[in-house]
Amino acid sequence: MKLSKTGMGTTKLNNIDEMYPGQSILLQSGGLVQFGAGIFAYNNIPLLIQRKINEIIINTLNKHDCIEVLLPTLQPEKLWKDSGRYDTYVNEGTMLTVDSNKGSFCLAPTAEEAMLEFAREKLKTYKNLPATFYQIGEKFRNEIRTRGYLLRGKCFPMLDAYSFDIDEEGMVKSYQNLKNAFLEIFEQLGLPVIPVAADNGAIGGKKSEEFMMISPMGEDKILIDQNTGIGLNTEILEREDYKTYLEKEYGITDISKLKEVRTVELGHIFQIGLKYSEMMNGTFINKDGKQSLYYMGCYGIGVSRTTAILFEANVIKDKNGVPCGFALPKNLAPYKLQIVPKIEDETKKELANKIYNTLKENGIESILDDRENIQIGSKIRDCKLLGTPYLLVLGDKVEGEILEVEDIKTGEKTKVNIEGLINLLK
RNA sequence: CGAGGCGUAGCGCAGUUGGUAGCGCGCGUGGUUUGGGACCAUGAGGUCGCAGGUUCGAUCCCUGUCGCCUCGACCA
Repeated sequence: MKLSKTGMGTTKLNNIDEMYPGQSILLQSGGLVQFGAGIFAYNNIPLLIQRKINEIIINTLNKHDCIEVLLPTLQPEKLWKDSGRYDTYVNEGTMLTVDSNKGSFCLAPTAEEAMLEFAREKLKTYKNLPATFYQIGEKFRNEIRTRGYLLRGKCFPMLDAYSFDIDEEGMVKSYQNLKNAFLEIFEQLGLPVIPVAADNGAIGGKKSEEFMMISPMGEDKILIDQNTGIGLNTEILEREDYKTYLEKEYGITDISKLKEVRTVELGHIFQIGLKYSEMMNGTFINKDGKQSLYYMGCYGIGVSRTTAILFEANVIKDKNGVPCGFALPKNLAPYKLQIVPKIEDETKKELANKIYNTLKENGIESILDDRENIQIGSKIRDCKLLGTPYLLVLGDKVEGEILEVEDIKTGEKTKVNIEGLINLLK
């Protein structure tokens, strides 16, 4: 990417939001553009990071034998009336509806109904089960109150997966499979999450767990056993049977020993059981040739929220401890390197182009800072706004083709030739 | 919806005890600079969120309204 064409850069940061510094920087530097409360546009770099997250989710779920599909976001209202959730979601104002002279529709806030409708046509016998379908798609929720920029928006991409099994035992197995997949996904993203006991809320079902990352930006509080790592969302204490439930499912007997911490919920998984199958007559033919109801599980990851947290988690600070940009992890950064040549020096400019092209030929995307009339110091600073993990300055100090690459996160500098650079960035 | 706060140039902010506006950054042009946000000169850019009211006159005072942010109920 050639920087002069993006309109990004040369931003002096001021008054950074202390609570969400990363997203505040993205807004000031043009990475995000706000259109309204909880409604945002993505510029190139956040978009590509989000796409990378999608890629990791897809690869991991595929590895765990899940099948990717895509359901419509615009759904006939009948679907929601049949399941009985129309009133709940519309009355509390969460679900947006579209009325036209050709019928009434819902903008899907989640897709249990649609997925059951979809699966019913495909999973007709026990021979098709167990099966897990998933999609990554835009969801719409007219949140009563949005919060933390991308952390709680009105429209956002979400991964939602749904498992179908012949019995409860199978459902628990599928649930465990997805739980493992989720843990692998967050591990690849470098985001430490803890699965904790949670309330099922409007989704329903008997058991659920949330994937929580400890962070002051979060809106949830969990209680966690620091020795075992087992925890629970404090909202579960509102359940009447919480004592027996926690003891039976998690072996937690004394909550007074647990430590309370604030967390962000990045994912949530549910054992739903028969709820939607019963309401919508979701059945398959069992071994005995009889109609039998699916046991369902459902599983979600907030993709935009994860994107936001990924930026927040990789914020870097200047000498004075003030947030000044990002150093994105090498395996996730869409652009690995920013090349800053001394633009008046034809030799350096040529060298920069050569490196840029060579990297491209090797499948490594970088940012070539080809902007004219901007001081080299400014460009070096801009690198941090763009989040590239490495910086290469081609100025007077460079002799021949011995390059000095800087690791933005550590500040460490390494001398390499072009071959070495390719190996470093790969 | 309950409680608080804020809407003034692309971004971040001043300001006018009522006489229609400034600063920093960014942007254009000319020049001097050039390895961790240089400087000089010059220019473009605002019906001060919107609508009423008070007034000779409102960006400022009053009323209403819309938008945005934070805390609560809801959730990935």
